[in-house]
Amino acid sequence: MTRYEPATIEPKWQAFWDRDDTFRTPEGTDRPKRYILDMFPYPSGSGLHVGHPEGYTATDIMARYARATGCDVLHPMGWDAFGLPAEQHAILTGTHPRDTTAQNIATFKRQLKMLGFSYDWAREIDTTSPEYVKWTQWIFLKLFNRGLAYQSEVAVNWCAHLGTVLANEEVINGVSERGGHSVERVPLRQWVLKITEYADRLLADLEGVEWPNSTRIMQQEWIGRSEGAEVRFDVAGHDEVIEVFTTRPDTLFGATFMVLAPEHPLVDVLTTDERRGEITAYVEQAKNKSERDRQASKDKTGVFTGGLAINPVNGAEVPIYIADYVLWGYGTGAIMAVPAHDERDFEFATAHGIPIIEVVSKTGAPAEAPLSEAMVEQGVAVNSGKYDGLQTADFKKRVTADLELAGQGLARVEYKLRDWVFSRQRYWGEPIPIYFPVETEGDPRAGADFTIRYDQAIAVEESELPLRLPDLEDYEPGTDPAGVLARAQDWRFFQKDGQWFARETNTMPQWAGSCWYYLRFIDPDNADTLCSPDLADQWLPVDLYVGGAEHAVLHLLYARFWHKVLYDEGAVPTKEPFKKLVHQGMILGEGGQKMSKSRGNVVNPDDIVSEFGADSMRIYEMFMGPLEATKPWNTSSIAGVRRFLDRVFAVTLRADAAAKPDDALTRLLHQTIRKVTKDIEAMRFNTAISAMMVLTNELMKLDGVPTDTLDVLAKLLHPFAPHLGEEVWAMLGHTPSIQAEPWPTYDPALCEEDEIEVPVQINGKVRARITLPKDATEAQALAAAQELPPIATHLKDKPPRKTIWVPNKILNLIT
RNA sequence: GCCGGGGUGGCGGAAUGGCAGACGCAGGCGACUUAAAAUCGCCCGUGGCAACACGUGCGGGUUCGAAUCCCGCCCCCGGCACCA
Repeated sequence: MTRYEPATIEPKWQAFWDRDDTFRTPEGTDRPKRYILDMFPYPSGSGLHVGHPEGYTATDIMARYARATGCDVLHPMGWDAFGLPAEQHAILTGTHPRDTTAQNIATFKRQLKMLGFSYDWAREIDTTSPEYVKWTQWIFLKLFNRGLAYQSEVAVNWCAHLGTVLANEEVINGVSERGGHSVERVPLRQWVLKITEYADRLLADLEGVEWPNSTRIMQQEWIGRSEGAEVRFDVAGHDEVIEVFTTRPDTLFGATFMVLAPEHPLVDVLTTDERRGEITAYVEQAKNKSERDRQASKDKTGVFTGGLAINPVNGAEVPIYIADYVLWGYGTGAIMAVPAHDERDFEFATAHGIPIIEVVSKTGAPAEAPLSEAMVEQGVAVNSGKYDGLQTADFKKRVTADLELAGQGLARVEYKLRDWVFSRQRYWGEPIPIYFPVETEGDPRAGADFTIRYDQAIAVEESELPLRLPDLEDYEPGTDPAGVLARAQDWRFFQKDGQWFARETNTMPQWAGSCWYYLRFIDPDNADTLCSPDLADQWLPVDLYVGGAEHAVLHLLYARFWHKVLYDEGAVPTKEPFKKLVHQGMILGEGGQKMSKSRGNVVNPDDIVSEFGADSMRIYEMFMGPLEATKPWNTSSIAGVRRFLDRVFAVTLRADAAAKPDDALTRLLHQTIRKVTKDIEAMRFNTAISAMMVLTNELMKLDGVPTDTLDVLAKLLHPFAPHLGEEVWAMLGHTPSIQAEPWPTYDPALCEEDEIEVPVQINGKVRARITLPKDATEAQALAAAQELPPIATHLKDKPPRKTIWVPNKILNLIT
C-alpha cells in the first residue's frame, strides 16, 4: 500500500483485535492493575454524539498506555438503558421499549467499535437485562432490610389531566409546562432512601479522593452541613413548645419575632380566632405554589398568627408569624428571627414594622444610628445581658451549654441534603421488589373492592429475583397516581395461601442502574453474587473515572452512597468507589454554540469517520485543547490532523534499516519520548500530539529514515491512533500486535542539549541572543554578550551596574 | 447574591517567575502541473523603510525580570440560590 487509507486499514485491525481477543482483561497475574472507566452512556435513538468519544478516547489512551507499561487493565463498556425516551417512543408508536433499546444499543456499539476503543466487550452490561436488574433489586432489598428504604408521603407535583407526577422543572406558574394544565401539590406515597444517614461519611471521605476541586466543593455544598443549636421557645398561654434551629444562638437576645413554615403543625394550634381567616388563606396559597414558584419571589410575605412565644434567655414575649420564606423541609420548619443580623429577617421586620435590636457589633459598642441593613458578620455581643462583651464563637459555646442545662436547647447539626425520593410512576425502570397484603372480599383483578396495606411492606424473596416487568398494551400514563404498572392487574395482584397481595407499582429512577455498574463490570457473569469478593479486592477502586461535569453531584453522590452501604454490608472492600475523577469538557458546535438538533449544528461521528478516519477523529478530539476545557468543533482543523497521520505514513515508507540517527535526531527522539510519556500521565494529550508532530516534521526532512526511530514513533502514537499504529508497526516488518510492545524509555542524559541559546537582556528587555555551551559560567556569558554589537551599543562601553545570570536560562544586564 | 472555572494573534491553543504566540487551522507567496486539486518549501501579533516601539480583559503593585505572584475592577461560562 502506498497511501494512508483509513477506510481500509481501520476495519482490518478492528477485525484483527476481535479475532485475537487483544483486549481481553487478564486474570490471575501479579502485575499492577488499572481500572479505567467511562461513564456509560444512555443509548439514545440519535446515536453517538461527538461529545461521547472525547472522554472515551482519553480513557482509551490511558488504557493502552497502561497496558504498554505492564499493567493489567480493566476497561469495560455498557449501557445505562432504562429511561424516559424509550418509554415516550413506546407511547407514540407502540414499540416495546425493550425493542427500541436493543436497536439503539446496536447502533451505539457499532459506532464505538468503529472508533477502535480497546474495551473488553466480553464484559458488556445492560442495566435493563434481567440478570442485571436482579442485582439492582438485590441491593434495594439490602437497603430495605437495613431500614434505609422507607415509604413516605411526599408532596409532589400531580397533574390530574396528564395523569402523572411532574418534576419541578416541568411546572411553570402552577401549570404544566406542556399543555398548561393545572398542577397540585399533593402528598403521594413514595419510596425514599435514607441518604442523610450517610451525610457525614459522604462529606468526610471526599477528603481522600483525587477529584476536581470544583466537584468536591459542589458535593460539600450539596450535603450542606451546618453546626448550630436547637432552641426551645415556650408559647404564652399554651403547653406547646416551638423548636427552632439556629447557627447563631449568640443572637438570641435580638430575636424579635418567630416564623413558622406554613406547613408547620403548630400553626393551627397557635392561630387566634381573629387571625384564622387570614392565616388559612395564606396557608392555602402557599400550598398551591410549586416549590419553584415559592422560591422565585423573594418578597417577604407573611401573616401574624396572634400567638406569642417566650424567649428562653430573657423571658421576652415575641410575636409568632407564618411566612413562606421559612422552609418546612429544613431544620425544624421554624425559626427565631433576628432582624439585626439576618438579611431575610431584616427584610421581613422592615416590611412588617417589627423592632430591630442590635446584639452583635464589630467594635463592642452599640451602633449610634439604627441599622440600615443586617450585620451578618461575627463580632462582640451587646444588649445581651451577662453575655455582653463575648466574641461570637465563645458566646455560642456558652449559651448552648446554658440552654442545655436549663432544658431549653442543645447543640445540633443540620444538613441541606434531603433523603432521596426513589420511586417513579413509570414503566421502563426496575420494579421495586416489594409487595403488600390486600384486604378484599373478592378478586381485585375482577374489579372487587380492595385496600392495599401499604404499611405492611413485604420484601420479595431473594430467590424470586429478578422481578420482571410485565408487558403492557400501552404505556400512556393513566389517572392512577400508583403509576402505569397498576394497570397490569394480573402482574400486580397475586394470591398466596389464600391471601391476596399487591406488588409495588412504582419503579426505580434511572439513577439506580448507574449506582453500581462499575461493580458488575468486575464480575459480569456471576450468577451467585453481584461481584465476587476476591475480584472486588483485586480491581477496586476504579483508578480513573472519566465523564461529564453534569454528574458532579447526583450520580456521583448516589453511587458513593450505595457503595458505602455495600461496604457496610461487606460486599466491597473500599470506602470509596472512584479514586481519580476527571470531567471532559463540552464540545460546542462550529459557531461556539451548544450542539443541538434545533440549531442544526450537530456533528455526526459517522460522517467524520467516513471522511477522515477514526484515528483522525480521535486525535483531533484530543488535539483541540485541554481535556477539561469547553471547546468549539472545527471540521477544517481535522484536515490538519489527517495531514499529520498522512505524513506518519509517508515517513514510514522511507524506512531505512541501514540509516542511523545523528546526535540531533537522537536528542529530539528522547525529548519526544519524555514529553509524550509525561503528558499522557498528566492527561495533557494536546501537547503530547504536538510533540509527535514536531518529531514527524523533522523526519520528513530525511531521505532515509532510521527504522529504529520509526519504531519508537509508532509506539508513542499507537494509544492515540491505534489502527495506524498497528499498520505502521506491520510496515516496519514487525509481527502484530504493537499492543504487546513495551512503552519506549528515554535516557535523560540524551535529552540534554549541549549548546543553549540564551537571551541577553538590558534592563529586562531582550536585545540579543548568545549561544553558549550547556552550564556555561557567568563570566563566559558576560564575555560573549559584550562581544555583540547591539549589547555593546546599549551598554555604551560602561560595565553593567549589576548582572543577573540564571544558568542556561537568561543573562540580564542592569545599567 | 454566593461558590467554582476562565479571558493570550483572524481561529483552536502553547508557555505557571526567565526569548509571549510551540503545534495546528485559516490566509499569503513560491515550487511541481497544460491546469486545478493534492503535495512540498517559505512568510504570517500590531505599527514602522528601519532602528525601534507597543502587545497576554482593565487599573495599580511586588520583582533585575510578570501571561504567570499580590491588590482593586470589568466581562464570559458552569453550579447553587430565602437551608435560618
